[in-house]
Amino acid sequence: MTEQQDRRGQIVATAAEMFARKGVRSTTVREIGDAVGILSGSLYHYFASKDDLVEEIMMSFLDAIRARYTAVLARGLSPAESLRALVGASLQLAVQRPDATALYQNEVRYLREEPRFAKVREATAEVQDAWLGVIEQGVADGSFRSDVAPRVFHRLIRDAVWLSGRGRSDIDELADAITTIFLDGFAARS
Amino acid sequence: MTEQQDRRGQIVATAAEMFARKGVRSTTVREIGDAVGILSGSLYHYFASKDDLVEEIMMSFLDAIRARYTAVLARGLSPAESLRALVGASLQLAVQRPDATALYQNEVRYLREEPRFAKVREATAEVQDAWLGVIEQGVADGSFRSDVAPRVFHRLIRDAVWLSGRGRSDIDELADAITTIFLDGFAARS
DNA sequence: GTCTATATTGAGATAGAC
DNA sequence: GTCTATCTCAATATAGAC
Repeated sequence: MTEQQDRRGQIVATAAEMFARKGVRSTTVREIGDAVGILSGSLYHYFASKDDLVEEIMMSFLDAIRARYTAVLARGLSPAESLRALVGASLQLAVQRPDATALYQNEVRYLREEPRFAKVREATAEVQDAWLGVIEQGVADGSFRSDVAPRVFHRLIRDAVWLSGRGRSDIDELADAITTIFLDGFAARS
Repeated sequence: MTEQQDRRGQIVATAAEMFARKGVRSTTVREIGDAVGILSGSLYHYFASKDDLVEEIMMSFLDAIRARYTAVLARGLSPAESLRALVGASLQLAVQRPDATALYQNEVRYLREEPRFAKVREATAEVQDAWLGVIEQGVADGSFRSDVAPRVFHRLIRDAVWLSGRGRSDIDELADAITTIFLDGFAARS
């Protein structure tokens, strides 16, 4: 399944790994070609530009996030349960697709720079709204604190999820750690 | 003090702002020269290379962090109090020097890539040890949970501090939010 | 200390043969 | 579908006049 893939898929996978590790700008099309075993010019048989390659990787990742989040929200859980489910869904994805996850985390600036990535920005806004909706719901029904702004809490837990998910395999443990800390705190109970 | 600065200082400040906003690689020496009002070649009268400029910004920031953390640790507070003090000290710095803070956060990859930034890596390791020491102490004396690994907790709170500090002015409120959430959790008390 | 002018390198991308 | 060969542009950096 991961072996024997067609060349196009091989290019996408290789590029994703390199982009994640060294950054988009620091990864040249020549290096991608070398890693795949063809010359850089041949890449343009599959992709019209380096940016197209980046966008394809990002959008397939964002589509996967949106699908998972939609499924979570459709379950109609309580805010705390939804939050935990969003954390779990995100971490699963982070483990399944560590390259795209790192890319997503690292390249926000690069993606915001270029006006051509409007689709990516739009999708990230949707993803953010999923989190914010759940948080605001919890504040409204009294299960979450009202003395910490939802936007602030969202940023904290979002960064925690995507940053710590990278490269780990014990997702359940990590999902527990994050929900425990963010909901109950790190201080020992008295 | 910030007006009337000498040209060298002006270059450093301008470059820091641009590096923070657009990233190091995406900021050209020509753009820096333009922003300062001289030609790019003239920058080399002050700095031997673009990387030297980056390193100077980073190291002065890291030196400031180390000084603050050392002062915090010297006070001999309890782990929870020390943690709160580290959060506060970091956020103060993040507000005072938002550009260097963003640079520090965003360019870890760039800095790790280039072998010439060994000094930067060394300093960041020291900074990390300050956090880890406090956390481990708290776990050891029972004031912090032992079911979440110190390394994991460190990453979560470190990212929260540096990422959320950017560009804000209400540091005390934010320091409260972060210590509240990380120590007591976001869930409402029953 | 800043400019003019340019060297040098490296990048993304293309044309056309095979 | 891949290669050879090359274009074009942009970036860092340098040399030397003023």
